[in-house]
Amino acid sequence: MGSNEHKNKENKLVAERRRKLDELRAAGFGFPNKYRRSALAGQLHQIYDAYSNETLEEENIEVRVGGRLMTKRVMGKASFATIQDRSGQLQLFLQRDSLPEDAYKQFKNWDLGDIIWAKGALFRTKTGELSVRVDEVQLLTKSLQPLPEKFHGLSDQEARYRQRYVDLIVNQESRDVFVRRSRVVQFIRSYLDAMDFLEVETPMMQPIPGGAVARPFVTHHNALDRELFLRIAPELYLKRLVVGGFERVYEINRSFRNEGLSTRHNPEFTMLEMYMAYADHEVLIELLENLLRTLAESLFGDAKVPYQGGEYDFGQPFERMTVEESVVHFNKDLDGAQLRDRDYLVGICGKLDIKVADAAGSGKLLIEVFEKTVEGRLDKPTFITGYPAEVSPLARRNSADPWLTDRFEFFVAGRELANGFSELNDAQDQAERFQDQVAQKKAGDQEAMYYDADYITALEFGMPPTAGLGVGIDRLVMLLTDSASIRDVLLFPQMREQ
RNA sequence: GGGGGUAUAGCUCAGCGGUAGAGCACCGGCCUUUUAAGCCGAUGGUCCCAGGUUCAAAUCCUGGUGCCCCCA
Repeated sequence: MGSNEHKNKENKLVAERRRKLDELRAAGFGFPNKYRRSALAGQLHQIYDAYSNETLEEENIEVRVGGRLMTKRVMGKASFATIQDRSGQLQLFLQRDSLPEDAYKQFKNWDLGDIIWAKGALFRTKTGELSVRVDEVQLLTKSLQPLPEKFHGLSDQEARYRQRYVDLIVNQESRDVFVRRSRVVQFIRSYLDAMDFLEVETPMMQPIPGGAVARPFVTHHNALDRELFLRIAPELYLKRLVVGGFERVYEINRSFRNEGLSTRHNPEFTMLEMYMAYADHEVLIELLENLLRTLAESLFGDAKVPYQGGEYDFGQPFERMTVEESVVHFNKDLDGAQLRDRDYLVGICGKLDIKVADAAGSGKLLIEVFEKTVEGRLDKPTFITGYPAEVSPLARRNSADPWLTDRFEFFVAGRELANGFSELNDAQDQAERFQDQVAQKKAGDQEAMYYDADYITALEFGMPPTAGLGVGIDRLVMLLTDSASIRDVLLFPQMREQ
């Protein structure tokens, strides 16, 4: 924060802690790093919470623990303190007469937030709490900044995002979210690894941004003296790898889109993208449904996901509808037979207050109507299929109905979580679709795709029939952690300059 | 982009025209099984920023900024 200097100058709490550190230094304190731990708080509770005090006293279990000093209750010549390590919290009991000369006096001078180390035997207090009867104690790191209040923690949203380290220190719920996020990603990795998928990393800095319809961030490489784009998707590189013979690949990593900030959008976000040769979109629909079901089971047991007051049952077979079916379903007055008629759709868009671009064909308009009237109402886990080719420039056309592609999206709680399709592996068709996109771009659509000649060359070498799937990991984690905002599942969400 | 909410001590918040408050934290004192420990005492503020109204503005008005929520 730019105001740190100003604040520190005025903040007597920080000044007081600096004064204490100066005194410690003068007495030889040097941020010692030789103290080791023999146990973690959580482990000790797990093992010894079942032990009676008598058993604990008999066995005389000596532990060395370390962590951040979170509470301190000084009662004259004896004190209780709580330390927090990565696994949880543990109470320490310190008595003046059981500690080396002056150690107790020093302890009384330490502050909440200091990192300390202690050694002693486990016992249980009168009220039954597992504790360490400390016989040796050491300050490891002096904390200069005061922690938020112990009872309410840090509840100011802005501070929680801007100073996530403080949020993580004091808010268990926040730690839980990010632990769960890690578990979700771990689950997905092991699921795909077990199916012989290969995890790969492809360029984030791309000469031609592709694989999605979005505005990219632009940067400049000095030595090459050329413009580069932060990727909006890894798609085209992953499919190059399928051409290369890696028949099952996936990547879980960041993409970047130059869009606004909202509770559902962060400029950098994490996607899973996977490609599976000798498969089609139906295979991936099945794979995704099973993946999400087993993931939900692993987290909730019964696969019922609680979210924002509702409950989403991932145990039941997911709903399925085509785009056209869903538009009619949620707009009973519309004529399903005319949903590919541009003039008809222009009329509908007028009523719905949707702007119609000159270059937009019926497929584009149909999707606009879908997004406006259907998406938000797809509450239960639902696959939507039958997306128009016009809005799916990388997807394979449906053999029986070439106006459509073999594409699906997955929705739950009114939000799109995943997008997949049978990949277009006809190099000539792909070249034409790129040309259409370039025409759209020229017509003013800044989000339209570029022509990627090398990708076409790759396809010309021949890509096996392949299906691909992208899953928004942040949104998935939002759902699985009951988080209302994407910022709650990003450790360091993008914020405006203060 | 539009609308609503919010911004006061390090933290959590009250105050809503008339001398800036509480709890926690911090500082001093007491206290050898506490756990939001307790008791006594003290310190701590650019009331987000800039204008305006008024004898008087944290409070009312206008504009701006950050954050939160809703809508496009």
